[in-house]
Amino acid sequence: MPEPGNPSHSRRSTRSHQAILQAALALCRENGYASVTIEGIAARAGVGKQTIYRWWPSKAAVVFDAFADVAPGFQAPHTGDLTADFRTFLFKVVRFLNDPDFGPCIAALIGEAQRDPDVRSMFVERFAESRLPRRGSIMARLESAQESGELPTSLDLSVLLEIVFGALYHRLLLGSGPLDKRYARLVVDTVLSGVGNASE
Amino acid sequence: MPEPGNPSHSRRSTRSHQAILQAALALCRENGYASVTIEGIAARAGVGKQTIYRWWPSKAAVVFDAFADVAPGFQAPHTGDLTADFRTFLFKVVRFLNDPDFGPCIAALIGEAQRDPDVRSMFVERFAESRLPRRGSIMARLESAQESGELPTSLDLSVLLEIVFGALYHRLLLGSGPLDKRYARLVVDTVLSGVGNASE
Amino acid sequence: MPEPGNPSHSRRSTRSHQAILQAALALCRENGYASVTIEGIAARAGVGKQTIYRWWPSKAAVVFDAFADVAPGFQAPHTGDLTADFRTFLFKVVRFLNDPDFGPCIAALIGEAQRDPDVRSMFVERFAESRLPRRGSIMARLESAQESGELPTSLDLSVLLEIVFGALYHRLLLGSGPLDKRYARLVVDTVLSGVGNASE
Amino acid sequence: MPEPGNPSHSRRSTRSHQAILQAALALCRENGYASVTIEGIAARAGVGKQTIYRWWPSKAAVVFDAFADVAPGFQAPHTGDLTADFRTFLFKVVRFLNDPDFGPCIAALIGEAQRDPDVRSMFVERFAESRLPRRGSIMARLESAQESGELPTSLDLSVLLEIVFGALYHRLLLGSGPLDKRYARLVVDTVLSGVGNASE
DNA sequence: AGTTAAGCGAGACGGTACGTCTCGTCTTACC
DNA sequence: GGTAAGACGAGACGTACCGTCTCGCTTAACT
Repeated sequence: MPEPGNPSHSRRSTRSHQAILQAALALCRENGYASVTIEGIAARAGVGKQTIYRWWPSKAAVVFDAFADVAPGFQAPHTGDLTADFRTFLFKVVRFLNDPDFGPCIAALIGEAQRDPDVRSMFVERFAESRLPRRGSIMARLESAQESGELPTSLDLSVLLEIVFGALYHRLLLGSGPLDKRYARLVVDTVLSGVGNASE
Repeated sequence: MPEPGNPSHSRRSTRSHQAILQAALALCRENGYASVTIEGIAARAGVGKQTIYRWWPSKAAVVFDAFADVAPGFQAPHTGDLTADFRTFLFKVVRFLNDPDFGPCIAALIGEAQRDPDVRSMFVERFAESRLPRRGSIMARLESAQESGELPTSLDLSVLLEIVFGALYHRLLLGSGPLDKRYARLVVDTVLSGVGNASE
Repeated sequence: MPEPGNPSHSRRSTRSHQAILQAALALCRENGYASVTIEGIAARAGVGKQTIYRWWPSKAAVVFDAFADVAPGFQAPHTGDLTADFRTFLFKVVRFLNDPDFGPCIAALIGEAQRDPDVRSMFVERFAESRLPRRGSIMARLESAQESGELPTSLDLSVLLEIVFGALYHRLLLGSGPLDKRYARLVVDTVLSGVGNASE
Repeated sequence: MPEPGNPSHSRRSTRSHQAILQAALALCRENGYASVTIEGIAARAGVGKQTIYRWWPSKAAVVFDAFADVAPGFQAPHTGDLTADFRTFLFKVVRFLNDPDFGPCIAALIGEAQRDPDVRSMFVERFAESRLPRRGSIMARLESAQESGELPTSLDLSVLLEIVFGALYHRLLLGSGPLDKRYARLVVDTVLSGVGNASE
């Protein structure tokens, strides 16, 4: 959407663009995503509604952009101990998801993705993709593990991440239990070592 | 909410009650949860809006009730082979989540749960709880596995199910890949045996 | 529109109805018809917009109703002197059209009638019709004049009134000169006696 | 507004000027004045909106200019019979007002004049003034009638024309009856000879 | 069997936000 | 420097639903 350098967007007002993203983010944090409205964003940003509709297809797209601007990526360490490195990475993710500025917003966007297919693909393509910087660092660590023989080369690493993040999202979305370090450790250990003992 | 036998509800009209649930279900399946409205349900059911508001706190509660009426539970087999039994169970779940009459509706309810805390707790308590019939059968199979030594007794089975269902929900909610038997098998195998080989 | 006794309107809220008409009238007088908006009326009346759209087809219809509620009718005297009686009647009309609470509003409604055919027919049927009370009194006087021989029975009295009121409207709408007693007298005299002298 | 020869306008693009007037006229005739917009004119004329705003104060001014360019004036004959000459003149006016290319447009401009005082004065000064060419010919005929004694010299001819045109406008604006030759004849005869017979 | 109070259908009500439209101004790039 | 193009702030439009409320009507339970 906002593609810097794209000449077809050269007339776009930077001031309005930034004001809209900041307003969206602020409103989302203050009262929760559900209470964010296009009218509210426009009013807060001192901008006409049309200016928002001109550049974004939906409320979710605005919030997502605002959010993508500020959401950090995480570095996965490489100490040589895959399990430890994975745990360290997941602790960061869990801390992020527990941050009241981010967790509820992510949950809400996944919720919105159920109403609007565009949001769904936006979320996957720009946030949850293993190729993207966000998951890129842990992916690199896992690929390195495949090279070093810590993980089988036949393994689909994307699936591995889906299982791990799916477990975190289960608690984020449903509140079925605390989303803490202990849980993160359990998830990593389960995925890497398995829970069965008979068949090993 | 609708508690048969509760004398305070004795005057409740069965006809309206049923008509509302059926209308809600039908509308949800025809145009998707997002386009369901209380007004629409009332019109379709030939019922006053107040009658809905009298007995349900929200749109989601109506749809959830309608949905709970018809959603099947699944039996987990007990052949002695835990991995095989778990796979069999998960195949059924995957088939259910792929059913256009159920999958999108569940996804939408999880989405709605992000807007309405009541829906979130309703979903957990009446659908995703491991004590409930829905997950009860696989829980029983897992407990039996603990008794037989196939699984360590220290294991928190609820967490195990959260990881497994979280993996399925990741694809259900985000469409990050096909929600098929192959994926289900990968999830079961990963959770039971783990993917690491160096540290074992 | 508001037809007292009509059972199909029995649910209509009298309070809202009155509040809307009063708000419309007040706004029209304060800032002129052009600046009246449905939103403004709704806000001023403490009423939902839908309540206005439910009962009136357009802004003009609301203002017209509000206006019709308060616009007075005029009695034409019957002294036996037709010219004098006609003049007296027209003096009242001129005073009415000069009233800042009425004249500009009538002019605006005639203006609106050029944009909306419904307003045009509403204006004619409910305001300018010779059968209506508003023009009824002078019509009765003219008919009496026909019976007494003061006016030829072949005369189309409606046309007569169109000429007279057309002359007044010319000044009301275009401001082509003062809309005063002197002008009213000239109009009456011209219509009754004519301006030519050669052919008489 | 567009004053040829005015040096301050020397940079004005003739091509744009003409295109704007033609576009305004065409749009007005195609869909009616109410649906004409500055944006529409600009798009149709292949012109920037600013170019219109630079040279005209309002939509009405553009349309009026476009309209004044093409509206014909009428010659009043001079046969010696005032009544006949007046009738002939008015027949032409009535035919003009019934022309779908002109009548509705004039009605709309009078309507617009009720919203915008500038339009009102523009209409009077450039269209309905008795000194202007438009009414000049009949004025000359009436003045000649005063000289020949057909009309009293004390008569205010402007008022006479206001009565006559007011009668026509009454039907044009309100549709209170057919705007035809019969009506025109009645108006002329009434104004010249009067309708009363007793008091004469 | 008649009374009475609830649940019921219907839908008007005060609101909020929607997404669209048009306004008149402002900005940019071209010629 | 005037122009075509069109983004911008503003704000009304008419619609859709919300959740509340008041109507009479129906109906079951309790005199």
